[in-house]
Amino acid sequence: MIEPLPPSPMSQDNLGGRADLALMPSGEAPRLRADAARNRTRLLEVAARLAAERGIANVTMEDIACGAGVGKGTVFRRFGDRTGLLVELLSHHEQQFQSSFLSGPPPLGPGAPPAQRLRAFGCTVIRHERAHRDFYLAAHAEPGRRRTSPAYQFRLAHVGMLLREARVDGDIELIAHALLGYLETVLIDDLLTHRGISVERVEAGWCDLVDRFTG
Amino acid sequence: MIEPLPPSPMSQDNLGGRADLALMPSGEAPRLRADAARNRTRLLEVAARLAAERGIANVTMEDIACGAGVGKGTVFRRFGDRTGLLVELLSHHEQQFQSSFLSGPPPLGPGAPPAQRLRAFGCTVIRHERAHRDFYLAAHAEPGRRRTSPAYQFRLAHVGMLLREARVDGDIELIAHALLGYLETVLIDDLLTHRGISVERVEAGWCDLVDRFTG
DNA sequence: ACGACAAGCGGACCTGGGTCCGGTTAGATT
DNA sequence: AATCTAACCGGACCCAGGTCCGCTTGTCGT
Repeated sequence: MIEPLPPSPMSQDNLGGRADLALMPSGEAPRLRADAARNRTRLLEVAARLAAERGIANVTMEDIACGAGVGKGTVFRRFGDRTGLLVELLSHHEQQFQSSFLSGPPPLGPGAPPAQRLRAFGCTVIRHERAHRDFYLAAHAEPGRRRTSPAYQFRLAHVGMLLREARVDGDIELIAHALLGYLETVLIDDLLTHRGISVERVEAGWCDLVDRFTG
Repeated sequence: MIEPLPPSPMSQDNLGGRADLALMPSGEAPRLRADAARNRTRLLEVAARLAAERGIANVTMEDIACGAGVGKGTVFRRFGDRTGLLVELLSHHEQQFQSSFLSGPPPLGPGAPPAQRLRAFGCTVIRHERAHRDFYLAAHAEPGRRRTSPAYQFRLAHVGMLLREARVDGDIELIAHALLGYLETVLIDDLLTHRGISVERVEAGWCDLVDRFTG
């Protein structure tokens, strides 16, 4: 009923680098035509600008299209759907974040003992998603797709690796899912925003959770 | 920007009993006018019937309205929005499930040691949501509302209680959230449906998780 | 019975995401 | 430079969820 859609391109972001989340998805980057690439960039720029000035929730796809001086069809062809656009908007932050725990300084990056890296990972996610709250919330409006996104796969693999390094026994894959469940954007937002739980407490909760496995 | 909406009624279901999920929400049941109650019942019946014959995903609000011989406005006045209707459709199953761990036989109900009840709780949720997959998935299309629903509050309180009974130390509230994170409908569905993990394995994962806290 | 009024009703209408397809164009090939 | 074609473009169009408001009707007090 829902066709796969021609693989969404996601190449070269407005900073010149690759925008896809690397590694995990068997990297496809089918090179856009010059005009298409130009439009893609403008669309992302316009989207970012409008989001900044009135909040992403108050920006329609048509706003973006017409702000970039293109038709609506163009937007959807490029990004597939709203979620796709949001994901690409996030990809810059995502990449930055990813590299910080892949190759950044300890305790987040390599060098520290795995249990400690795991703790740092969670705390960073919590703060990171907090900092870009509306974007993450908007991008996760569609719950089903969340876990198939490269970003999630990536986190899953990373946590799995750290668990293995920490010699945790049990079903690593499921444990990784369980841990990531605690870091779910909407859950954290709920705890922080609606239940009035402090960031410190949420972070402590994460560390406790990690310790139950690595301890 | 979003008004609270006049409190959605949810009273008397088609089996004659109260349909709201009791206890948790400071019980409001503003008694419907006779015609309104009749329409409410018919709407739920029609919705259930259509859902059964073509899958809830292929039933529009208008289908339901016109199948029940009322206007669209009536449907939205009664249930607030699509999610609201879905929730009420689920409420019957939910209630049944709730009473099974509130007052049913052990190990799910009272009588068994808390750790064991907790294990049984998770396994039951997993199977229960599996059995009503499309409904639960449809009802959770809006991720933000999930955790404010009476059903979630209820599970949260129940798990919290069992954790306390089991003398688990730490931040009980957060631990309860973490545990429920593992039982999240969409996560479980993803594991089962897309990642090809067996129900047994998912259940074992739950038991392991519980043991990390109660063990 | 009857009158008043809150509650309910319906369906036209609005909005915004997503699709379609005839016309256009980048850019590779010769 | 001429040509060919796959990719691209635009914006009219469709669909479904959600809102609005003037009209109707159940209910309750007298």
